[in-house]
This record gives sequence, structure tokens and C-alpha cells, in this order.
Amino acid sequence: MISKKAKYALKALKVLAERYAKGPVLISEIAMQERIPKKFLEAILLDLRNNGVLQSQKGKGGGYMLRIPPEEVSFSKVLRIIDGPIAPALCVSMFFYGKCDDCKEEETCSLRSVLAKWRDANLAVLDNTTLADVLKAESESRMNMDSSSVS
Amino acid sequence: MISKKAKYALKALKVLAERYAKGPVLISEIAMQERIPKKFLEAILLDLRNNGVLQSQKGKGGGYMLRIPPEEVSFSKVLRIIDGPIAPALCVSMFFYGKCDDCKEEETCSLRSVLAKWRDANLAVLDNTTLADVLKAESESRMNMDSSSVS
DNA sequence: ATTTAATCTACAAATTTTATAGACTTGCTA
DNA sequence: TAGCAAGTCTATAAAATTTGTAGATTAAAT
Repeated sequence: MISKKAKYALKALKVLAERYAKGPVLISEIAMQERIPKKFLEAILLDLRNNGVLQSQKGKGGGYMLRIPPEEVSFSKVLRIIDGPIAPALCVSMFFYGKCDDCKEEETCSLRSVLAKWRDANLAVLDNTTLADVLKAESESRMNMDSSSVS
Repeated sequence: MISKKAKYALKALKVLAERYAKGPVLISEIAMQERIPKKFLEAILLDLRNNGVLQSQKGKGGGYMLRIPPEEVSFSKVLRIIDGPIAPALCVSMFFYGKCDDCKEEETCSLRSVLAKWRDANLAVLDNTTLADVLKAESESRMNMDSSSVS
């Protein structure tokens, strides 16, 4: 399960992706629209900014915006920033590698190869899923709504 | 990341798989061999027993053993018992489905379809990975050790 | 100057994870 | 049937993480 924080982040990013290249969006606006506690959201957006995903502008007319196009913001990037390792265990993590404190010898750990396979499957999806895919899903779901409401 | 508890569970199960159909194994033996706090392990094994994975025997000569063959103990089964939902969010969970408390309308949630894709990729691996695979990995790693120590 | 909006620091409540202690039950065996 | 060996149950608590809040500060625009 991803954390609430990560879900908040993805939702906020969805909003920002929708308004990509259309000027800054207010934190308070995103918070309201997506029902995210404002102060909490502030911390999240700041984190995303400090990691190169977002750009911010202070003062009147300011706000947040994507620094890179939606199709370059992968889920793996976002989740690593907000939730940390994606791998099921540190010993098979690519970005947060560390020795599992409860393992004796890593080289011969039979769990490890299995966990690595799991990690690979995860990354195959998360590396190749971006905000652009969320936008696409959004527009498709709206299409379905339209057609189903024709009746 | 899986919890420490889940990792303990998998390690304990590996030991029990190695000794499948060879009589009961003591909790204390597993705890020692895998460096797991004994009292903690007790709770874990009990949980696995109450969910049909293990079988136990009290009194002298007692202990724990697999109730079903290693190739039938999938990672998904174990992780669901110990860590709960495998899906990245409740709204796309198959066994623990629930409405995400931070979502407005689930039907049109654009994150949802993406999260579902992720879940599917996870399950494809976890449903098809069992203790038998761990045993296989174990024996393969031992083979590599042998050949590399020939020099 | 004043207002607007992001930023920073500190904290605190709530929840989950990781344990530990000790009494209890069951089954074996001498 | 006494006594030991092993799992079982209940309760609790320490530690860590997650989630959220408060208030002062900085930067930009007008």
C-alpha cells in the first residue's frame, strides 16, 4: 500500500498536469479541489519541488507548476520522493540499497532473488507509467460517462 | 517495502519448507536459526496456522510444520495474512477492498485504473511465486558456491 | 507599504510496527 | 498421575512512522 501522502502527491500532480504550461496553481486551490489538508500538502509539494519535479513562484500570481512535462513524471520518480524505496526490501533496492539488518549473508539469501523478481515487475510498470497516463485515463473515463449518460 | 514481520514469516516458512514432511520443527529452533525474536515469531506462526498454512503440535515432540506443500504456499497468500492488502490502495484491492476515505467518486478516479495495472503486475508475480521457488533458489545458490570455490 | 503566497521550524496527535512478559493449555512420557 | 515440554492466549509497552497543525519568515508583485 502506498501512503496517504503519496496518494495526495499523485492527485496534486494530476491537477498540475492538467494545467501544465498554463501558469501557476495555488496550493490552496489544489488542497480544496482534492480535499487535502493544506499544510500537509505544502510539505508534499515542497518535497516535489526540491526534487526537481515542480517549480514554484512566491507572491501574488504565484503558485506551483510542473517543471517537466507530464509524460516525464513517472510514478516511480514520485513514489521514491514521497515514500522512499519501491523495492520490497532494502537489499534489492536500486536507489536506497542497504543491507537488511536481519540477514546474515546476502549473497546466499534465497529470498533475495525472488524479491528482486518482484521488484523488476514493479519497476516495469512504475517506470513506464506517468502523469500523461493519468490524464489519458481521466479523459477516457469522461468519455465513458458521456456515452453512458446518453441513454 | 514488506514489513519485518513478513520477512520473518517468509524466512520461517523457508525453513519449514526445507523440512516438509519430516516432522515438526520447534519455534525456538527457527528463531535461533533465522535470528527472529522468539516471542514475535510465535505470534507470526500462530497467525499462519490460523490461516491454514501451518499445522502445530503441542507437547513433547511437537512443533510446527507446513499443512500444504511448498509449491502451494504463494507469496501472495503469506503477505496477505501477515501484511494485509497487496494492492497499492484499498480501492483496487481484491481481498481487502474498501473505499479510499480520501476519494470523492471512485468510478471516475483516474488514479484508480493506473493503480489497478500496478496491482495486476504485482499479483502476476506473487501468485506464481511459492516456497518451492525459494527452495530452488536456495539450492541454485549453493551450486554456485560450490563451483566458485573449486578454483 | 501592503498584500499575497510560498517557505521554514517546531511540534504533536494518531497509528502501526515491533516487540516482551507471564499465565494458561495441551500432550507426552516416565 | 506427576511433571515436563511445547504451543497458546492476553495484555501491555516501547519504538517508529505517518499524518497533521501552528506560527513566524521570506520573497514577489502592485
